[in-house]
Amino acid sequence: MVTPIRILLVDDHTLFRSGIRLLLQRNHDFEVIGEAADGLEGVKRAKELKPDIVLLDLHMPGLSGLDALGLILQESPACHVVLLTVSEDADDLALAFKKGAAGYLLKNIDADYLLESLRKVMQSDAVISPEMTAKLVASFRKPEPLAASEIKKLTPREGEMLAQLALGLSNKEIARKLDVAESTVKIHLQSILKKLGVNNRVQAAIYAVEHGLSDSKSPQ
Amino acid sequence: MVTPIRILLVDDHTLFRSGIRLLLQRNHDFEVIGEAADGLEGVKRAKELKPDIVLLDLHMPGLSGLDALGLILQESPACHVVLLTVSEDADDLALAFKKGAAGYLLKNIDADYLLESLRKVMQSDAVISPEMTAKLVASFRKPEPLAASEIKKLTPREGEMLAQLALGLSNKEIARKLDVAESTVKIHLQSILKKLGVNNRVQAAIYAVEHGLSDSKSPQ
DNA sequence: GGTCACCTAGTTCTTTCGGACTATAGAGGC
DNA sequence: GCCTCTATAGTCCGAAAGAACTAGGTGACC
Repeated sequence: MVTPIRILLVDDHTLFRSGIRLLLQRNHDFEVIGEAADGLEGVKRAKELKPDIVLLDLHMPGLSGLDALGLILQESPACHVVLLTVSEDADDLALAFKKGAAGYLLKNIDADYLLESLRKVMQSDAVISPEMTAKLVASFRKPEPLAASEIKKLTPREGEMLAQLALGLSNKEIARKLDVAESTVKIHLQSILKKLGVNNRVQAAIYAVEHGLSDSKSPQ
Repeated sequence: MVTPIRILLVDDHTLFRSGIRLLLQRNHDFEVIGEAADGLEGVKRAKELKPDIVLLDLHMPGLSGLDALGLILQESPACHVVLLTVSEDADDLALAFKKGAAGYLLKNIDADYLLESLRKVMQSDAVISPEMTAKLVASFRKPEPLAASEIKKLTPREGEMLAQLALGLSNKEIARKLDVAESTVKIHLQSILKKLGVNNRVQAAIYAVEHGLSDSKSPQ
């Protein structure tokens, strides 16, 4: 018999933990080696037990799942932490992965999917609930449409000016680079500030960077 | 019988197109209504045929898949475009979704997975090959380490100042907000400029935004 | 032919930045 | 005790930014 995958359950709902435990125990390649009812206890037990996978709820009393996630990985970097939650919030998902989660599963998945996902996680694959994939993708799309719909109000010349500004150039430098008078640059920039609804060049530059106008990064 | 899902195949490999066509035709809820051997032809045919789904290769002679993707969606926004490619490049994937792709599948998926994915796409779900999910997740993780290692050179107070600057506040506003004299703000900012190796506040603000110091977005 | 949007350029004025100084005070290391 | 680092605050000055004007030269559209 192969070594079973050792799992720690962290969830404040006792009944839910029991269900998952039964579900996992039915398959002999999984072994639930411990449970915890809140984040703090989860961190402690993870440190003691060194499980292969921690199944972690997001919303718990006391230490939240996201905070626990960070602490667990700090203590045991080799551990795979999979969020198992009802939260369909894309921000939760993004934060979870930023903090190093190995997976983000919704509690409405079916049993087979859970088992399959846990096996994948052990192969260092990342797993995401299908429903969440769409949200994740949406977070990719967000930046663009805004950029397209908002920045397009700018005239071509204003766009060039803003791009230079977003490189951190002064008015004089922009003027030299685009071969116009400094006063011309100032006129364009004033128009840009007005159109973007910002108060100063710093905010305009931030706007440009956040909306993907920074030619500096993407070489093409 | 239900209306079949109408599909356009765009791929420069004739044999591959034939195989996919056979595969899809075996199921009567799919109908391949056209084929194209390069991006430009794909755009043209998509415009004529108005398919439900365009299965699009990434690497093609002439107009690339990514370019074709943009043009197709420009003409027919209702169309679902699914990339079907060998490219495991995370940048390709990110770009594809930025440009509005509905899915990104690798050519090594099995037939059932393809069929299932196409059905999902028609329900406006996004689909991603399991292998690519890990890469996608990795792109989430990247930003952090840089921020931690580089910005930590700043003292805590300098960090606060920079955060305010990255909101686009003037020295006077920062002074009011942090309850210090404007001259104090200027001293800190000078130190920040020196440490970050930048010439002015605009560049410092851009640096902060690009390295994830913008408290503006994450409310918590 | 007139209107409009855009790009250009100038002047004038006030405010803000940015740099160079000086200086005090507390924390922590040696 | 002495030194360094950090945070605080002040003055002074020149450069840069930004706001408010006027105004000429395009090209597109009707």
